[in-house]
Amino acid sequence: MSHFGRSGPPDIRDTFSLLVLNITFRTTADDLFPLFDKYGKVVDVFIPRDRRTGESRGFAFVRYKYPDEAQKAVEKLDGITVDGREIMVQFAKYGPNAERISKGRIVEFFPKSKGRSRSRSPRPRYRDDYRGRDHKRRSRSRSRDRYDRDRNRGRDREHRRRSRSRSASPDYDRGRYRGKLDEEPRRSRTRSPDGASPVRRSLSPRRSASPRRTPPSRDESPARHSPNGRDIDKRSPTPRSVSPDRRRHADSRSPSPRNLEDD
DNA sequence: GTTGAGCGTT
Repeated sequence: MSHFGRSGPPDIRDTFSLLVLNITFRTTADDLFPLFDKYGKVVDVFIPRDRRTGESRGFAFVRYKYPDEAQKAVEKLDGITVDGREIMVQFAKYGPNAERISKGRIVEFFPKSKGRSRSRSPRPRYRDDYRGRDHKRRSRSRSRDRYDRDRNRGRDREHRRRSRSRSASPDYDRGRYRGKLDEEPRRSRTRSPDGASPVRRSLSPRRSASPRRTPPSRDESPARHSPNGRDIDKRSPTPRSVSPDRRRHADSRSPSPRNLEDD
């Protein structure tokens, strides 16, 4: 395991958690430990893994004993390249149970009573505002998608992917699904969006339908033209030898240069 | 053999 022979999370009361992001999926806790241990006393290194595949999720948690050391590690290790990937080191924002964390330290108001003070706050897990601004909408991480989906499936199978969180659900995610669903039934009503009359290819018997009737010279594709000409020969098994049956297929799609010659 | 802007385990 990621732990040092211990099971379960060690005492995190006096530890400062760092979140290490963008690590490779092959990086293990053993790889990170020496790196971080150089800058301070590392209490634990944990890399969340997928329950099903056991693969790393791409980030790790490093717990330091002292905040100053953790801070130093953040400054020193943040941005370095590990295993060919630039990692990001920052203080953890949430605790193992979604506790609020400040500067890597769990700062939660523990009521006098020992009740379930852990009850997570109703506040959504929105990222910080600054992140939303700079957040580039690249491609969402597939790993997270997989994880999320499977998670939902395992827990609320009947619910499907209806509404995971009414307020925390991203707009684009929901919008996409809705848009698709809405479009589907609508299209099924009419066969084609243009109208009840689907456009027919044979409707335009005129060849002039093609706006560009001047095809490039047959000697086109100079780049492809090999000085030897053997390469082309190999690639093209003489289009003329194609059976007429095939020709018809091609004809319907695009006029063959031969057609023009025929003209 | 695979991915990537993401917050955690007995």
